[in-house]
Amino acid sequence: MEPARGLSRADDLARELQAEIVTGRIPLGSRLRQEDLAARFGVSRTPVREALRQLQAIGLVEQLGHRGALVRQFSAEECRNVYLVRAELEGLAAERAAGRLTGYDRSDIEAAQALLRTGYARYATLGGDDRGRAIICEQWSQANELYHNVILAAAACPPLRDTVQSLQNMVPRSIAWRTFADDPEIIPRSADDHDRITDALVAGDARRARRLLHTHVLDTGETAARWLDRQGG
Amino acid sequence: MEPARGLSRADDLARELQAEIVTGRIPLGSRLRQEDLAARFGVSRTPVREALRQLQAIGLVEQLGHRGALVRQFSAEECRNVYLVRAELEGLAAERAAGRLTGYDRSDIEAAQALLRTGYARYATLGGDDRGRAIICEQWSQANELYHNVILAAAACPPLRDTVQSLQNMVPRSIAWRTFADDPEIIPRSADDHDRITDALVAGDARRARRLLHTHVLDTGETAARWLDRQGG
DNA sequence: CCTAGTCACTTTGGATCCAAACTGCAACTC
DNA sequence: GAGTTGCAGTTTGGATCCAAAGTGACTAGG
Repeated sequence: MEPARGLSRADDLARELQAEIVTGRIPLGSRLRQEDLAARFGVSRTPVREALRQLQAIGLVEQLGHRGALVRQFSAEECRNVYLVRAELEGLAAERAAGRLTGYDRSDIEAAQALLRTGYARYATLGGDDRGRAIICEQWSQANELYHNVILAAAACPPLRDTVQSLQNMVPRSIAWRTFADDPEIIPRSADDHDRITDALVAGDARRARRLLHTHVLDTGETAARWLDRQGG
Repeated sequence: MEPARGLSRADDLARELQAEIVTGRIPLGSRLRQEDLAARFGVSRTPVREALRQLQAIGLVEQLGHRGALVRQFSAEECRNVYLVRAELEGLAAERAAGRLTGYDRSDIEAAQALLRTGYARYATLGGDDRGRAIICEQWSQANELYHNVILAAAACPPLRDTVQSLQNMVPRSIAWRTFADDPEIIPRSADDHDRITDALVAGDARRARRLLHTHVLDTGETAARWLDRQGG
């Protein structure tokens, strides 16, 4: 564990913890004891506390006075609401991106698109191997995220990108990709969506790109929310 | 300085500092030395550090390793971008609010609206008293914020509200209300906007409410951005 | 048998201490 | 004269220490 470039230990810990929460390695609702984390990362409690403060500030953990910190839970309703906001913002991003696509952006989008397609192909040729399916789903989920982020970058509006990314971090990735694993139908549907969105983007049809990405994100959110409903009920 | 209800000193400090930055009491670009802040608030450096970490996490200050923290600067371009995102989200909020207005919400909106109107009236009867004008502007700005927040609350979507509020906090209030003081024309214009928006909301015309609030926020942002341009140039 | 009070234990919050990193200046070398 | 190296001063980062708050169990009393 090097001291990292330029940043402090607390920043590293915050990133690390955020990643572990968001990927599901640390489950929602867990208690986070400072002492344990300090021991796990081989540091004293001070940087751990500062990291927890950061996570608290972005709403990922809840600090109970003198009683430890909890990883915040995530309900189906909250999921719907988060995706509602994301849909709106990503729609805006698509609109802006369509209007200002550089050649560089275009190749980025197409590369991400290609990644999704090969992921889909690999998925389609897969049998009943659950373990392999889960891995593919996770990879596909990452490619999916990359695709969305490329569009956000092309929109050339840092606050837009940052806002969406903080919303992305509200939804544990584990939920997103478990959703895929649970309901394989959405992978081909999603692939089609992406095809159409890419078309609209490269064609420069801002209005259509916006509408398509909006409903696509909304659909994704609804699927995730239904999965959460089933889990909870 | 009591220990505050339930929360820790660090949380209090974070709120306090955020308020001072956002109201302009601590100017943008200031250096924040932990020792000074600790002395000012009568605590040790530990809670100050944790508070700074929180502000860093939400992007309000920039931590330079071993060289102190800076209150982040704010450019005209960034201002435009933030308001672009806000416009989109507040438009969505208006759309949702129009569709689900309870009687309670309605009276809230009308109360906020009344506050704005009296603020405007007081402003209109004012002479060349700069000091008084500044105070009125600040109050008017607060009423304005209240009005927007009431709509956000009526939209019944916590992530939407939280996201917009974090965007609101990106723009120092001092900029917003100095803008008003600088260009008095926008106060009556803004009052008209609010009238029309309120009309659309209580009439339940979601589409119109959305469009009106969207352009209203965009206008406000553009005015603020132009003020920043003049300051910078 | 149930309830209230107390006491030990756990865990965080705040203060203090020490080490490391960055700054600026001054002196020295080429 | 310009550039570099070293040193003192300042400020943050991390560790440790102590106090306070919350928890849970055990006991005594009704």
